[in-house]
Amino acid sequence: MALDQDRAAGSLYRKVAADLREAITSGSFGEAGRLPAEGALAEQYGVSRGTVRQALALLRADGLVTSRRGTRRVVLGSARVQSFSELLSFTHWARSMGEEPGGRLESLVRRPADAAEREQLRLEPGTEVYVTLRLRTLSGTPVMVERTVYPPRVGELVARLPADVVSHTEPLREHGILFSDADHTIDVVAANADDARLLSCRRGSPLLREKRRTTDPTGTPVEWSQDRYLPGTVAFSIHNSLASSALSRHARDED
Amino acid sequence: MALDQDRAAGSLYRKVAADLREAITSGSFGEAGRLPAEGALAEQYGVSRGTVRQALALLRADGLVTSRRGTRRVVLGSARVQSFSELLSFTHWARSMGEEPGGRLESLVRRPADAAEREQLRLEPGTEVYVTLRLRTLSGTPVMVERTVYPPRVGELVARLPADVVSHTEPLREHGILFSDADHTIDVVAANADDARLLSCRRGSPLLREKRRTTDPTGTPVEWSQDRYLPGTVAFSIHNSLASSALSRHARDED
DNA sequence: GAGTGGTCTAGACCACACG
DNA sequence: GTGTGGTCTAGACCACTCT
Repeated sequence: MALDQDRAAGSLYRKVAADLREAITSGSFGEAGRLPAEGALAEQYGVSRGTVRQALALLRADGLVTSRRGTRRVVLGSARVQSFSELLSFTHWARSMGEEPGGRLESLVRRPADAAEREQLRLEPGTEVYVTLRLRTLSGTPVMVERTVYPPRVGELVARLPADVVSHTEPLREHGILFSDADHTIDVVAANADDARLLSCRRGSPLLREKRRTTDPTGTPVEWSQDRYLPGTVAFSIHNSLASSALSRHARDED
Repeated sequence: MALDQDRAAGSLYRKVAADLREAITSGSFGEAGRLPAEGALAEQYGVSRGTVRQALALLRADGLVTSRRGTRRVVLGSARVQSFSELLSFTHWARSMGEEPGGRLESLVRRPADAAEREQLRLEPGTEVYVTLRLRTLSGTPVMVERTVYPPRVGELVARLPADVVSHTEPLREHGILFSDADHTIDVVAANADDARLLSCRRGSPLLREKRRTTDPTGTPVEWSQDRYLPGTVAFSIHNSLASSALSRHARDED
């Protein structure tokens, strides 16, 4: 939960943000009410105005409050933003919903990266990658097929994991592989033979696809994944604003 | 384009951000190179370190650079982030791709809002809404069906527009309706009879759906829209990171 | 005109990465 | 140890909203 994340961190502005987030979510300022002025909050928390502004910037980015010159901030709604790790880890996500995550490794191969993979993972020609195909289940029901391509450094670790291990991000973290940034692309794709077999759907039937490239804190790509969900099982939500927009709509890429 | 947006704004940090964005995109720091230190940039631009940090925060949110304590920022890639208005206006978006946007108003009705609409648009029971159904085309080819629900204040303006007007956001802006924040939800849905007829696809065939609720700078909802795209015509991209994540994945809502 | 958030400055100290 | 970004402070002025 985003609140815990804030509290866990040591910085003052995160604590202020966590507190305000809780106050907003619990309705302390009303449905579409106004927040106290920055100065008032600064005094209340015993911090400088700059620190309050840092806290408020977090809430702004989450879509919890508006902000414009001349008037107090207005409550937009109760945010339902997930932590970054919930977003990257199927296991973590499933558990946060109270579902039991499951999975099965269908295949793991090691082979030279093709052109697209080299570009995504920024690899030299001839570099070998590890490619996994996994079926993901929620409480026993198949919901998603995941194809992930790992660069050698990460793939070697993944290859050593037991085939029945549920979470992959957790063991990777323990081995020093950190996730920091991700680019996601969402579209619709037709099920191929493997998808159809694993998800028990017809070949050619539509799946919601999420392509994701994740990098570590140094900017080095650590995985490139294609997740294909059965329709009706999942949706993606994004908040954006004039002030900050990390979302874009574009003509669909090939592949 | 994001760069123009930055330059147009008067603030110093936006100008710095625009300049850095251009430098990064043109490869001045290399493919995965390092940026100068904040202090060096501050001196170079003749501004304080705080201002440089505001500029860099913009690039960070766009996924252009990493940032972590202890090391210089690293170039992640060339951003392809759209301006907020490109994201909300089909017309603006189409033109930015060099395509000719078209559209046809299929129907416009005025009726009492149902429960879901009242909640989305935060309306009192019994309030009337304006509901439009539009077919959207790119260079003559149908790509999307758009169902939009407007609250009275906005709907009255929309109802007065000529049926053949291409852009709706532009005339609305001229009448003082401003867009500031939006929540998007993306999933897959089966085409109903209207969708099938307008998009020339089979009933039940899959469409990429974007549900969107937009609010003005005061936090008042101004539209609630459901856009349904033919598969293969469009994709959505999002960047996020440990530092800021406005994206979430969740079990699909009903409806 | 009073109050508010947006921008900018100058300086301080700290936590962390890296050689 | 040195350099870097992260956090925090105190103060200033401006642009804007609202009454």
